[in-house]
Amino acid sequence: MREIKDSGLLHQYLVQHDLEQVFHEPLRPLLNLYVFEPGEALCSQGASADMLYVLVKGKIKIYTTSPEGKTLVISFKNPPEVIGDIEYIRDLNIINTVEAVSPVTVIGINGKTLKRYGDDHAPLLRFMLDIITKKFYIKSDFLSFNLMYPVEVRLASYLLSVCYDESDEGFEGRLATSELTDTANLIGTSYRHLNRVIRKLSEEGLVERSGGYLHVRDRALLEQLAGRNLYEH
Amino acid sequence: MREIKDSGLLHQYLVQHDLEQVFHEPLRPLLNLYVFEPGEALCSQGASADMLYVLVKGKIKIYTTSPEGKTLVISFKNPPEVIGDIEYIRDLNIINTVEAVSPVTVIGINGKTLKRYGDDHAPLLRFMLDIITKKFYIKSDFLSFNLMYPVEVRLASYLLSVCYDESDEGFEGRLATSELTDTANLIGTSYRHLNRVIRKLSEEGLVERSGGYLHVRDRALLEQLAGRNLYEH
DNA sequence: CGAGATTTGGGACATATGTCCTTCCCTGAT
DNA sequence: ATCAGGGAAGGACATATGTCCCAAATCTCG
Repeated sequence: MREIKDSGLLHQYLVQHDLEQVFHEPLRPLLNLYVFEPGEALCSQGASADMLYVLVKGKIKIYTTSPEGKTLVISFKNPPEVIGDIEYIRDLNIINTVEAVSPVTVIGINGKTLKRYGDDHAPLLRFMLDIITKKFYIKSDFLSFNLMYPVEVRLASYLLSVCYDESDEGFEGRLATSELTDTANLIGTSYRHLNRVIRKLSEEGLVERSGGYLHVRDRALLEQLAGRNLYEH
Repeated sequence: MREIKDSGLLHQYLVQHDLEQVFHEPLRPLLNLYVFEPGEALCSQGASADMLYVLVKGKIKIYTTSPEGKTLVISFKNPPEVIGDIEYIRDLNIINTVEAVSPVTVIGINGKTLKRYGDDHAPLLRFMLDIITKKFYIKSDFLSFNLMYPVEVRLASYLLSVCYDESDEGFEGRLATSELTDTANLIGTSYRHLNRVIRKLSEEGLVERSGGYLHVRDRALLEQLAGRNLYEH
């Protein structure tokens, strides 16, 4: 982690994500800007939580590790997102480990400080409510989906989410095979089983494995298999 | 559903659950008190959400139904709880069906009205944040737990939650077998499989099936099996 | 009390998923 | 080019879970 002392840049991010009302004038001096390298942890499960972060640039991975050492990837997130909100409000130790996937920039503010100066600031509270309810909704969906459908369906859904970006026509739909372990942990299965399912979809012509990537071959069939689309954050 | 026009009783509930600051004077005339019979639905998945309810008495069951007709019980809740908060904030149709288990009393307020008069009221916003983050945390735990542990462990955990009430010494630890279908749906498995697991635990002497109830025989072993306790709301 | 209805439990089989370990394939160092 | 090492894929087997259906138990009402 490195701090960037550049209040101009910080303000630019506030504007970009429409956060000027949320962090109003009295709060501004309390904000800091930090960058994290890919692979670096923003916070670690179990540690005490003293900072609240707002992700303004880059992509993060959120995961949890069970006492037995199993990893479960909760999600990947893009800006704007808040990290540490639950812990901030409920006064808990950090629930999930958060790791930078790409180079990441966050706005950070000390939790105690924020409580002192922002607890009555309605725009901030509304912003947090907005973010948290969105998270909740996604998680709720994710839970039902994982519990109710087999891996095949979850994989189809995940592939569609990862390989297509409606806002970006030319986006190439593929998944690096090196990411398969993460993928397995995300959809809640083992690497082995994921491979088994990929092979099956591959034999049915829905996907193709080549050159270190998994490519979508038949998007329409995949969509039919997925039913509804999950994992869209 | 029946409306109770008794502002004294309503105020008593506000006091009981420490909600006087949350619903301050200007909001009071907008609140109504409703009662629901056991089995009656407070709201139904997919319907439009115009009311926000605060559960002040009784027990509710929250569940969702998949397009294929499968039921997944999300949770059982006791007061104080908020119903429709996510929908209220995100302007969504109702996500889960909520049903009264015992006779239920709720305070209801129209969503649009609340937005108009309460959107800047920090205590209300903080109250919602408190409730929602708690929900989120529970759901997060629930998700990991369901994804990472087999039915046997989930059942052990559930039994411990249902059969013991630390605040009530004399509470009898048992589960009516007629509730087994709900139990199965709650822990995300089939009725059949639940029976299989019960039989196994029964053969091992952890539980006993008799007289239409499932009794805990060996709490210590169950706790060891459960590892950590989930389902504690 | 007894026949049919309803609830509850379980058998048989199929499928989904996990674990362990081996094999294959690539890459970099020598 | 050869070999060691590590990541990636897959075989073999065990376990977990789902589905279908029937049997046993219980209840209901005449």
